[in-house]
Amino acid sequence: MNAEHAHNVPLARIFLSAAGMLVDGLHRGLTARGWDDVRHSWGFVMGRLSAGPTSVNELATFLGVSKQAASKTIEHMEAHGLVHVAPHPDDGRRKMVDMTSEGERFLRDVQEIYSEIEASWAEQMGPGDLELIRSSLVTFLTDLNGGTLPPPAPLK
Amino acid sequence: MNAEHAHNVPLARIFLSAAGMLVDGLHRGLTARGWDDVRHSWGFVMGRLSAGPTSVNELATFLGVSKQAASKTIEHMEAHGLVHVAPHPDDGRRKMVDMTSEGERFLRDVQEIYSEIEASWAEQMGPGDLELIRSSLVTFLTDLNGGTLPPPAPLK
DNA sequence: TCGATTCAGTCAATCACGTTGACGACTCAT
DNA sequence: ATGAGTCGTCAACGTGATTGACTGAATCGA
Repeated sequence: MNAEHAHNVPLARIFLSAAGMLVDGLHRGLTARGWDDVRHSWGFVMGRLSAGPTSVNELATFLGVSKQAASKTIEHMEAHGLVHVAPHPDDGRRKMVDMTSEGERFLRDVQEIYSEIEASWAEQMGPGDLELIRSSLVTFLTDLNGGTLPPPAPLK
Repeated sequence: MNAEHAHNVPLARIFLSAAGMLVDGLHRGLTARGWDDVRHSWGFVMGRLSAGPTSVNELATFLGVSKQAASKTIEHMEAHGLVHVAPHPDDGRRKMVDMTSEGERFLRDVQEIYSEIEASWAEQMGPGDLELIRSSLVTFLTDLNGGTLPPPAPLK
């Protein structure tokens, strides 16, 4: 007698549930591979860094948080050996963040785990459906946000 | 030169982006209607209460948090006049939480705002697509979780 | 019926993680 | 050169979660 019918569950709840399952699965996989004490934003940071080095500020807007918060995250990740911070060669104000080789290993693990989870989802949902969801949401959200995918939920 | 292509954006990021947009929209709508100082979990709590009164514990598992955390949320909402707490008639341990009339008004506003947002999303994505996303995700997640929709992202 | 156990909820301490505001270092246009 | 704007940090703080210890109520077995 579960009174929750598909048509009236708010999308926000659905998306948060789905994200929760995925992030949980990721962290289970990471601990299984020996990655301990991993914060949930690290995966997103590494994803961004895979496109090349960035400044603290860019990372902050990418994550949708203040630059102070981003700075702390970087500091934490650096202490764990995943990223490397160096002064920008031409602009003395900036610090450029990029991956260490340990970070690359971490990113590879994250991507593998996500691939496994998403593959099993695709299998159970019908493979076309999941890709439809992904592509239509990405294009819609990117469009809605003016060219870039909006940052992951601030959830104030 | 945005290197983010639809097919390789991890689902977790997409869902969190989407949820963020929705929750942001909700809170903008709420402040526009005079609801101030609203926490993001309140909407979910009211959604649950619309199915009838619940105990603190049930609410905790529904939200995916500890009962202490749920207790504080209830306390906060009660202070804002949205819910009413009464001892369970037959079981002296329990406290039953239900909506006040102010809470019903709040819930109505939440639902209206979500409806507006979702309607505009549906319009832009193609109305069938959004409903497909909703229903396939709900059934899939519910199934995956063993009969109930998993709680909204713990995001530890 | 009584004792042990389990269950609901709270109290207290703590932690994770974000915020704002003030600030110094640097860049850049004028 | 100077004044404005940008990048990142420091410090103080708030919110919302956690864990662990606890109280009181219910339940269950002998």
